[in-house]
Amino acid sequence: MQDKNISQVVISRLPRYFRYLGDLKDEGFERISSGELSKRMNVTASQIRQDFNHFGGFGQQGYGYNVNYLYEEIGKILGLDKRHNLIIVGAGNLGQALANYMNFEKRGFFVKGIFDCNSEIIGKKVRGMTIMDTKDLAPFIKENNIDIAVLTLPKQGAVEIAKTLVSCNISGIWNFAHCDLEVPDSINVENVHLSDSLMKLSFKIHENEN
Amino acid sequence: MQDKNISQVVISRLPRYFRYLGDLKDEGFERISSGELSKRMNVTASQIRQDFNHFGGFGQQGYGYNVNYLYEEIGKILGLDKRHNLIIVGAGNLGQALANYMNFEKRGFFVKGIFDCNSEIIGKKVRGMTIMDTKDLAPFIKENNIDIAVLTLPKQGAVEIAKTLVSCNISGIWNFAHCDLEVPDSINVENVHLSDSLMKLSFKIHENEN
DNA sequence: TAGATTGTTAATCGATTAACAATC
DNA sequence: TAGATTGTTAATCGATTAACAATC
Repeated sequence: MQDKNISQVVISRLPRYFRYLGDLKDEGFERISSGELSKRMNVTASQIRQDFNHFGGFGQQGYGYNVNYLYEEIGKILGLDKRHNLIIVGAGNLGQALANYMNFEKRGFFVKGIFDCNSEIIGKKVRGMTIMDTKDLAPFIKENNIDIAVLTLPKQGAVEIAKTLVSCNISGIWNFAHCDLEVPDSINVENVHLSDSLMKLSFKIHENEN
Repeated sequence: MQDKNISQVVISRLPRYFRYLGDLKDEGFERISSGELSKRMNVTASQIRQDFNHFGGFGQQGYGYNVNYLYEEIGKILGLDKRHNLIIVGAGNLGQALANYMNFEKRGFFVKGIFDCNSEIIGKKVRGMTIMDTKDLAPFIKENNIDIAVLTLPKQGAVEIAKTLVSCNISGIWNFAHCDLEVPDSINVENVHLSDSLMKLSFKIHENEN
């Protein structure tokens, strides 16, 4: 189904397509042309067709794309037909918020455990789960088929924990720590640098000031 | 100091430079060459020099860049020398986490208020602030010189609130809602689509599977 | 069949990298 | 001065857009 080596920039557009197709589905659309979709999404129809064609032909000449089919296929490309078991490492404000934010389950992402290294909060409960000690991370990952670790802790801790995760051969790291992690190529890292994002906003605000 | 129309891709790299320069500063470096920095950051030295030169010459031939000076200058470019007053709209898990996450203050971002439309939580306290009714948003923005609104609410609500914010002529919107906002060009939007990010990670995990 | 719209190739545009003259 | 390294121009690479033949 999938071409080898899809460029990063194409990948980063897929979730947005998925989101718009979900909306179209909810609104009762059965088919959509690249032209109509391009108007909705503010991108060129050319780009839409090019992007979709990286993964094979989803459309039909003279008709366009079937909304349901396209939605399903992009979901599969994104791996949303698979189940993922997550753990959250770092039970601070953000970690707890993500643990409680359970729209992820709808897409197949299940939080199986939450960890912290602070003995004052270890043992407390978050969303029915007892906060565990990060010392016990490695066996938990193996026993519970964890494939994604969410890092919501300070950067010093994150670098440490990343080493453990590498040794556990975790599939993916969703990194909210304010640092870049050095891991082997076989381990996938997706960074969410909130402070970087806020700085970008600040830049834009002041860009046209002087 | 600033060229007109810096490309998005350059802007998005600035916070990362800022982060690395902060680290270098903390480690006691006084100067750094584009070559050394390129090794640390895993980008080409050419790119570093090109990027910095969009904003004028920060370096000196034969010497390199002064770490402190460069750090300060990039901070100014990012608007971090200015004070920003924020409000958080949506006092759910994520909103409360961001309200409590006060590393932002260090960079000049001050949370001045938190709002929600749910009458059950209006009046409760988060980090010493009483949760206010979103109905009272507009006057609060004007009276408190709010320039950034953080949207941490469901998409239906976000679209509504965005209209209000536009009418208040807010400078920036930091949007965590799972939708794109349609606002005039004069209003800067920075999106943080967490579910998009998680989907990208999922894609990478399954990319080389079959 | 005629009209619509895709899939795909070719042209354009922009971003990255390489190279080197300027200069500290 | 000689060495190092920037600032900047030129070459390359990749991504976007335009165009159109294929086809439903």
